[in-house]
Amino acid sequence: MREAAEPTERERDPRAVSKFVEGFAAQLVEAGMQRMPARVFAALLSSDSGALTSAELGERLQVSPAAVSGAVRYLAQQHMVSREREPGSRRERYRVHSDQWYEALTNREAIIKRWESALREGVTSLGADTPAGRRLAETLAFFEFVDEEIAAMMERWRIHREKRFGHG
Amino acid sequence: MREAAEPTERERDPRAVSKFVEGFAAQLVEAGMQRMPARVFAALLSSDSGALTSAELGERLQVSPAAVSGAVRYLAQQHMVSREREPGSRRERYRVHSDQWYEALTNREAIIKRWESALREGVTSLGADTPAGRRLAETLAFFEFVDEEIAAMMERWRIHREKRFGHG
DNA sequence: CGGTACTTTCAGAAATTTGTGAAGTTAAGA
DNA sequence: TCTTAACTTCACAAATTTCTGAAAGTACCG
Repeated sequence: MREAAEPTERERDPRAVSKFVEGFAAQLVEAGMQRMPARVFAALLSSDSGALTSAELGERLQVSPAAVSGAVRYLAQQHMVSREREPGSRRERYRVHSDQWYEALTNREAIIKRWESALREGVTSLGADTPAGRRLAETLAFFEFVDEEIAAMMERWRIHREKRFGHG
Repeated sequence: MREAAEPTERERDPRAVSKFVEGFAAQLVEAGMQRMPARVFAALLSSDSGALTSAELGERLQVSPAAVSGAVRYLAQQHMVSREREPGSRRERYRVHSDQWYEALTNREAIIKRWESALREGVTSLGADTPAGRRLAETLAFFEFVDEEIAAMMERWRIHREKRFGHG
């Protein structure tokens, strides 16, 4: 219980941190994310360094190394975290780069592209001249529109952030 | 096999329709939606009238009335479909209004608001002056930015659609 | 080349989610 | 008011997902 404050990374009240982690993760789950990736991601977001090792994550979240491994693999695939090899150690470190995960969140590129392609097939096979075909075509047009708009929006965000937070 | 074409709503090749429904639903599931709501929604999208009864949905998707009921309740809560009482019948009809469901899809309003509020708590409890607190504050700023941008984007979509499809 | 410090994979137990049948509820029409 | 078509709710069985411990794989370091 008795520990001197360290200059580099003395985490604050673990209760408060844990409350945030679980609360935020719950909201992510509600939005469709799997539980463990959500918890890991929230834990990283709420760490001072923005990067934690597998062991640290396991301890904070009270889960096995296997669970951490699975969650991190998922997050890395989604480009929401990146892995770093800690030099001079065989330990790995998982990091949130804010610029990187904003993009990941809004991109969903891959998903939207698959929606678009399913819709395109639908238009063809139901017939572009039928009521149903027209509805699908309009939906497709909507996603195409959104695609472009989101790219432009992210450009504006980068500028906005630069101005407000002074980095990019 | 022998059927005269009806003027009002003769659905085309059920194979093709079903293929679209299952394929598109699968993509929605991938994005985090529950299976049955996804299938019901896809079925409505691919119908000529844009509206089907519970019995029609059950037959097309080969599921029980209970399953349809649950799925439809979910979709209605999300404002992705609306219920209509068929006049002169105790039958109900579920409809996709494209304008309504575009809004529902992009709004996610409620979800983003909850994320924002979880982040706000996090900033407070971790301390706005800590590295973690600053990260959360920036994330919060991002969502606030996105909120506004999406509203503007939808306004532009309405105009775009009006021009291209001539309705609103 | 070991030895070892981590990480990943995998089979299976536990928890959760999903869909069904059947009973319950509601309201249209006689 | 009664009958009955239609929707909803509920308890449970089945399917799926999730997480764990243990075994296997990797690659630093001597």
